[in-house]
Amino acid sequence: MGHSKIRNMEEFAEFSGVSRPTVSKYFDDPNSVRTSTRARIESALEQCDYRPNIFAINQNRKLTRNIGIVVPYLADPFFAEIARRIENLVIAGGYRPILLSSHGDPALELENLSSLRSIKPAGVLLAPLGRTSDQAEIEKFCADVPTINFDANVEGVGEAFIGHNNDQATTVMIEYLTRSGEPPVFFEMLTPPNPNAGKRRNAYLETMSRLGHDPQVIQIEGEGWELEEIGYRGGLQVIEEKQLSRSTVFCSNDRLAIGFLAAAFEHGVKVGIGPGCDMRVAGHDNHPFSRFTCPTLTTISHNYSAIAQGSVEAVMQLIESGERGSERKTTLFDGELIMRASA
Amino acid sequence: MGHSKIRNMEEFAEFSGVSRPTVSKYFDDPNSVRTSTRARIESALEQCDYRPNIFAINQNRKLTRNIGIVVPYLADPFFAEIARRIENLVIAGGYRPILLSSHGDPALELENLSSLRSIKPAGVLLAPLGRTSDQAEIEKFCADVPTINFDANVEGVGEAFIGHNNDQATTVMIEYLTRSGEPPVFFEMLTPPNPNAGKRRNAYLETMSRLGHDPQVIQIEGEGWELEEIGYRGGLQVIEEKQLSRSTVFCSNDRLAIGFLAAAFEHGVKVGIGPGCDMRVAGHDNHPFSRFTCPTLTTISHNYSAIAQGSVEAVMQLIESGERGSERKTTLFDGELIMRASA
DNA sequence: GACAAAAGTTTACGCGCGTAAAGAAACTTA
DNA sequence: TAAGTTTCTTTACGCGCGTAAACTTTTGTC
Repeated sequence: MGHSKIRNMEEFAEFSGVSRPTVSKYFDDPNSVRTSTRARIESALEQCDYRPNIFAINQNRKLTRNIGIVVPYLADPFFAEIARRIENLVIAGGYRPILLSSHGDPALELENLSSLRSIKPAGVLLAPLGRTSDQAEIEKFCADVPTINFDANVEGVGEAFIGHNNDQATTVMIEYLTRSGEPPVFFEMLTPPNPNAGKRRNAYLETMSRLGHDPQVIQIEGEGWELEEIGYRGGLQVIEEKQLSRSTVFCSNDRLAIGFLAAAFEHGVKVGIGPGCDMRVAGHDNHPFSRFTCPTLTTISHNYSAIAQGSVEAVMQLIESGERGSERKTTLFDGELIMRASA
Repeated sequence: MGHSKIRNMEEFAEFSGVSRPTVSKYFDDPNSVRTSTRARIESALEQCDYRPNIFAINQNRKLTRNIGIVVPYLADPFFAEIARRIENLVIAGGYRPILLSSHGDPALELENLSSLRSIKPAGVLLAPLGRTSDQAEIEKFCADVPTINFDANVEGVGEAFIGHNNDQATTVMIEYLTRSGEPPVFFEMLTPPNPNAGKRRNAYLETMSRLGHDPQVIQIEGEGWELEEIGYRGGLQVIEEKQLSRSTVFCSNDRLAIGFLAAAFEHGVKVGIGPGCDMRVAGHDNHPFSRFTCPTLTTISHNYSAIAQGSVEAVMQLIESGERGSERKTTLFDGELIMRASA
């Protein structure tokens, strides 16, 4: 009930019949007080929805319970999905997630880190832009704030890296495509915004060489994060100019593949694995929309849940142990082949 | 330069040779101090990157410069896109955006508002879940915090509503479909998560009646925000059971349409406006991916920029005027027909 | 029932800043 | 140059909470 407005912890302590330091202790950790006093506090809480002032808390605590999450481009459903999972795990771990998107802009990425710094976060989960990031500034940040690097590995950033095993995933896909038909041509951006692209290209070249096939890499020009658009334009060009040495295409990521599929469709090129198909197209990432493309997209999934959980566990361990500066560990989770209709 | 570490405003004031209250005034508004002292402060700032403690600031200021943004489901690229635009405008207006997603969960929606309340935001931009929201609790929040309602209009929520003109948009699409072929069947969810759906259905029924055509509404069962999946399952059912009285389908939103297209593709039903096509499919929203479906999706676009700008301007005016409780205004922006290949 | 350990109370200080009041200093205008 | 205005300095208090210290009460154990 309204029960006269409680303005601060002092008044709430009086109302609940418990001393203020004990109430403070309770809010820091409800298990740190005796069961009986916990019950008194919680019964008082039900009568007068008081919540401690978060600014006052954070001003005085050495360690806030904020965990910053920075992703390069939130309008990309891939990052939205991974961010969603991370947020939930952070909340479950008793921390407060603060999600920031760099919107593809290196300046905003630094601005986000600067914002986070002034919030004194206990830890930060950073998926950097990659190639365009101001690496020196990011490293300065990481020196001050316990940071875990995820998704895009930038050497020297963060205390550890958790991400997707691009080598394994790329190899699996190439082997699948080869066994089920023929080895693929690799389709990517010339200047990809994300560092995973480079790993995938190298893995493609190595695996093709190992299997004894000639590689072909097609690199499309284009800047920024409008990947479907870039894939679409590239697809048009590839088809019109008949650049493919084989009729199986392995796109560096699903968003490029989605654009490629649109281009193929527009040109009446029938994509799929069945009889009567002109071309096979595969992607990489298991993008949330890849189940609904026409045809549905054969791709390789990140182990979303393992990456999210691994990242959150890593940052929490970093926070709770207080260890810093030990050797930077890299943890990679294998991808899983998702066989659908397109290849 | 490092110049010994400045720990607080006191030390920075001493370092810059200006008194602390004046420094405080400067950080509140750099224009409120004389040009010469402003220069002294800023030259000192360059030598020792000091930034006031944000918690201490917000604890003491009556009005923080935070603006909360709450969207129902950030993994939906539509909301990611509108959130991105709003964030940029908020930053440009000199405020700090705090973006929260309810992840489709009414409990989390309340939790988000509760988090925001403890952050004492100057204002909040709220796109509510709608049907599943706890409206009474939301209204309590709005009574305490200056709130603007956007995207999904829930009567009584916020000081004003800014959104999309569903009536006009629906009418435009029906008229286009009718002139270019035949009037559409309406395809939607039986229990849609978003209140815009109801407006669209009503607009469909009214317009069909006005034009003298028999309406047909197909309602698919399903809960939650996996709209492509629901549209896909509904599409399969509609096609297999031949439920359509006409061969033109107007989906309540683009995500359902994307699922529907996948179902049609799977059944070999050729969707498009050209000769030899079996069916036309249109959507609503101009979802970021609707340009890349196969075929590309004919749809109606929200006026994204106007809605984002209108919302941000409204909340800023609310903040700066301090006016509350005046009549709740509703501002609707017309949609724009986007003619593509699917209808 | 005695006694150590655990948990609570009381008291007090400090975090970094906003802000008010009173007076000093710097500008503006004539 | 004098008067009025603006801006700055000095001083002081308070925001809401974390936390330390010293002391008192409750709890669990034998």
